[in-house]
Amino acid sequence: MTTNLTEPRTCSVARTLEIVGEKWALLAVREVFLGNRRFDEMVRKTGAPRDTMTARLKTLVAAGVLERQPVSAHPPRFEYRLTQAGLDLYPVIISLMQWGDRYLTNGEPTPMVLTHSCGHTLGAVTTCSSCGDPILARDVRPTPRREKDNDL
Amino acid sequence: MTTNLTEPRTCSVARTLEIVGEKWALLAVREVFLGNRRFDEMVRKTGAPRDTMTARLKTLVAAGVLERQPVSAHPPRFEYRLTQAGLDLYPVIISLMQWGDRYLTNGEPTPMVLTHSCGHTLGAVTTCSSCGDPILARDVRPTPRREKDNDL
DNA sequence: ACCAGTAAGTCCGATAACTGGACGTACAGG
DNA sequence: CCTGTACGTCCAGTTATCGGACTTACTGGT
Repeated sequence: MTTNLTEPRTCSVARTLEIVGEKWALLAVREVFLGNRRFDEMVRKTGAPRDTMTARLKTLVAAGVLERQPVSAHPPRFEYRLTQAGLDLYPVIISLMQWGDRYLTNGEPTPMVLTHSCGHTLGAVTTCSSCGDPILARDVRPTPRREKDNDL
Repeated sequence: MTTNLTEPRTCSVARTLEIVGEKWALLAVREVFLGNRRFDEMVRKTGAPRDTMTARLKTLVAAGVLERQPVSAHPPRFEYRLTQAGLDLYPVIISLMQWGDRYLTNGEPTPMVLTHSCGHTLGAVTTCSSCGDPILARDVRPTPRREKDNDL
């Protein structure tokens, strides 16, 4: 019973996907990054069913990715804003977008251009925080850690 | 009819998620990155229903993310391998993992440690390919592009 | 030859999730 | 009073996912 690297693997990718992996969740987050913080806008820009959008926003708020704030009391109006955790999802959005730009544009121009404050069109490179080099899968060695099984 | 920035927004994030956004898809890819290239292994390590795994692998192969290769003809056995497009999903996996490590570990150690070839534990930073600075959402200005609508 | 085991799926009935649209409520503006 | 907008909820129909049993094709032992 010592080879207990649990069988459905415990993994941060899986945990993250439990929150942002449901349909429409990341598109809602994308819209907030693009400045569309209101329910109806998100519905329109993503194409998600209102019902589903409601459910996703609830999950995202509960998970601490978004905050729901009233912006007007008297026509009761709300905004969804990114928390720090939400802002930290930017690399996820960017890398998904980058991949789509690379492999799914079918020769046509990319649907959206991002301009970085340095003045150039944004290209994202995921780098190692220690050495600064771009991260390639073959340069990374994974070591699963034992579950804290109650072995005193 | 000129304000045609299409209503369900055309977007590379959405396009990418159509391929890798279904349940279990990215976990299957994760397993291949971890070296588990066989059907049964992926089922065991992810916990996905066999049925669903079959469907996901078909989609991923059709999309050019994975390749299904026979590794033995006579007990008929197969391996799923990453194509270049698949390898380029590494930043997506890494950034999802990093977020989970940061926000979903509940004080406990991270379930997996990645060691970079530089000798240090991997921390990923998404940087601008032009200036090298870490990318923050507030430093990026998005410009949607007009659909190629058949004007003129 | 027979039995057990493994790999890679397929098949199935039950449950859960998503879908599109109608509807409700609360207000503003004319 | 009537229209319009924002933010949802509700519902019935469709689709997806679930877990487990089953199939096919072998290998290796006894």
